[in-house]
Amino acid sequence: MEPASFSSLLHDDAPPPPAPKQVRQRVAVLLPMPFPGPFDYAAPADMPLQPGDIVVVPLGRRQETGVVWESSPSLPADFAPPPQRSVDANRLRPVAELLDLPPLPAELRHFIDWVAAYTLSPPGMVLAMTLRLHMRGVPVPSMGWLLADPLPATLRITPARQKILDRLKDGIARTTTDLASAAGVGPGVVKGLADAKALQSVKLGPERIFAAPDPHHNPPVLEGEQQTATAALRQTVRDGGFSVTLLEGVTGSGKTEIYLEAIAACLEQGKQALVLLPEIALSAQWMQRFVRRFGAEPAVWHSEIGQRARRLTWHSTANGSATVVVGARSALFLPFANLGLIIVDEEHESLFKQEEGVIYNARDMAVVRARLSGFPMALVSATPSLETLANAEAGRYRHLILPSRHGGASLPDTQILDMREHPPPRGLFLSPALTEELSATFARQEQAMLFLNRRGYAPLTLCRTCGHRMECPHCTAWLVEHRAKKLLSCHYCDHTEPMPAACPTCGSDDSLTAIGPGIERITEEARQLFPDARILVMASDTLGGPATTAEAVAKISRREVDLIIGTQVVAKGWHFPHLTLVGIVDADLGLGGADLRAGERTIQLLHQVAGRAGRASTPGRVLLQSYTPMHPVMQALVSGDFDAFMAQEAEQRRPGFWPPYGRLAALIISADDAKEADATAAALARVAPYGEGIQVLGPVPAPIAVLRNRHRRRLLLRTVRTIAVQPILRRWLGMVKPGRTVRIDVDIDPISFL
DNA sequence: AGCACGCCGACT
DNA sequence: GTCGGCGTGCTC
Repeated sequence: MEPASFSSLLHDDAPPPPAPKQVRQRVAVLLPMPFPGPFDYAAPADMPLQPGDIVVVPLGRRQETGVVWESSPSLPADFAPPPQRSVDANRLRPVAELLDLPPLPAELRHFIDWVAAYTLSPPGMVLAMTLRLHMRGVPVPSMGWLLADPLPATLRITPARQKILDRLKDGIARTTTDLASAAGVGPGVVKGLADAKALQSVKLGPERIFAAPDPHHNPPVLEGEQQTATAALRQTVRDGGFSVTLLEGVTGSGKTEIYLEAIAACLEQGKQALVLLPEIALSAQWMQRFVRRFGAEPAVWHSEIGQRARRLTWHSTANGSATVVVGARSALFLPFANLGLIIVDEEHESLFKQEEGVIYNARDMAVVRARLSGFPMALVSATPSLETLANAEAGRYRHLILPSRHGGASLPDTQILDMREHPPPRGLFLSPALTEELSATFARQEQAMLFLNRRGYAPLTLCRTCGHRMECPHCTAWLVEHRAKKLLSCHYCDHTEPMPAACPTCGSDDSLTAIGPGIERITEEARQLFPDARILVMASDTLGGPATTAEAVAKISRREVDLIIGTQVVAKGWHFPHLTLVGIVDADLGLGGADLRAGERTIQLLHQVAGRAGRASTPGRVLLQSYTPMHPVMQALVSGDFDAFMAQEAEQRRPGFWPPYGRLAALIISADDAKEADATAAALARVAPYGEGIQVLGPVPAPIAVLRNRHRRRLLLRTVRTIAVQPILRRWLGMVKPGRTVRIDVDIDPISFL
């Protein structure tokens, strides 16, 4: 959770390791593969190799790209993976090639080792997150064209050729395709000019692709608290050195403007800045703000960018020409040449947690990266996580608070609709009290939003005759009806099946009944109530890509929509100036499970959704439909006293040493066969660690006991803050050999308990 | 992670 | 009699 408190593990001033006996020219090469550590190779005499160099090496009968690694990681012995015995010198194969790429900086290599040790992952798998070149063998820079100097004396000039030549007069090299499309001619014209020796080919560096964001382009006019916070943050960036600042402020308080100034300060220092956002694909509005401030777009990194853009950003990050990168969590592993600032926006978001492969929290690892490299970073949120608040309170993070919305907009007025007093009509889900407010809002020509964090039509389909529930054949989960597609689908795996006409168990016709609402069902209800309202549905499965999302948002801004019905995606920092009413269809959803963070997560989500209302001059209103109106989460949303709620939440966690007052690690044991999973779980339990401040809970079946046909059991290790879980886990896992089909996943600082 | 080698079913 | 299924095992 708070890796910054691991100062004792960082070994800033570790003594140099004893020099190993020199055996020929041995170099360690870390490969992006799940080996326990680097492999040793022989360095050819004519190939000077330094740690960080990106090389091609033979592995078995293929060639792989890897990185020359230090043989001695500067981590404490019990935190680092156990050393491997080195292979005989006569088995060493020579490094095949040294690639013409910037070497990975020592800070990044150290970071990779640190993350591997912290998450108990093979270091190669962490390296893979940096080295994801997605290309066979050598990354070839693309070729571009410049005007030949001198131009051939006898060159036939045609109109098409002239256009090309005009384009190249600025002396900037371009690719064939770029050149042809810019000039509006076919690529053959470029080819013809090249054949006529009128063009010279050059290696096209990516540095020409990214226009540099200009810190002086359009500085904002800031006042009051905004200005104070900006000045403080700018000064922190100028001072340099490691620090964490928590920038807390409600929606509309100007957090983004302020951290853009921190980025400006970073650019003024000639350093690169990284902004981590939970889901970059949905942030067209964020991009507009950035361009308004800096006059150019940042480089973008997320899972859905194309191969070309990915490669370009990677190389531009490595050579320093991309000065600002905005990205999802994996951007943290880009090979920045000169990183000087990280901003983690919406730091409380669970999307920063990667749940597969290397299981890590990008927010926490961002703190580690800043610490290892010695530069400042900022965590930004309207509803900071308890971990972050605890760090701020303990003085480890500086806390900047922006108490008000700027531009005169007031916070929305939040009220609970007690569903026991105002029940919806039978079989429906919107209380009359809410629908009246919706009517009134439409009558005033204002926009409204209904929020329900549940995709599809209904979460459960059951047979009225025999009680059969439609369940996923591969998971312990109900199938969700998607009526528009006439499908039942599992939201935990990719299973879908057509909606059956009759009950598969008893064969009764027309007895399958939808139980509970999903967003489609709310849409149906709203259409019946407000046939004239223009409704827009926003859900991750209906929005498609970033382009359609941007268009949907634009339609809302142009007032072409009266009612937005959405899931979680509507919570993301959108600015909807005409939205004045937000109805939370099921405020209690999410409080059900026995999840450690259920309350915290619910209040963060609902607060964020509520923040969509009333951002311009019109005050907003939020109505929470709840069957538990006295729940502390509901009360806190009404009072707006987020601090008091978090303080209370903290007090509940303190006595049992739950995070942030203790450390957690989950072991997830999964197997094709339930007995195998049980056997390994039991074997682990038999040799569970014990001692003062150490506790093991479980094993228990995971809440989703079967996922993708894998039977899952969980164990939870909990320690007090002063005891690191990694050495304990290493010893523990070393004592048990899982069955051949059994896998044990380690989740340090778990967020999801499914 | 790949990519081999290695032993048991349906085809030219 | 072969082609090929993917189960274990190795790669410096």
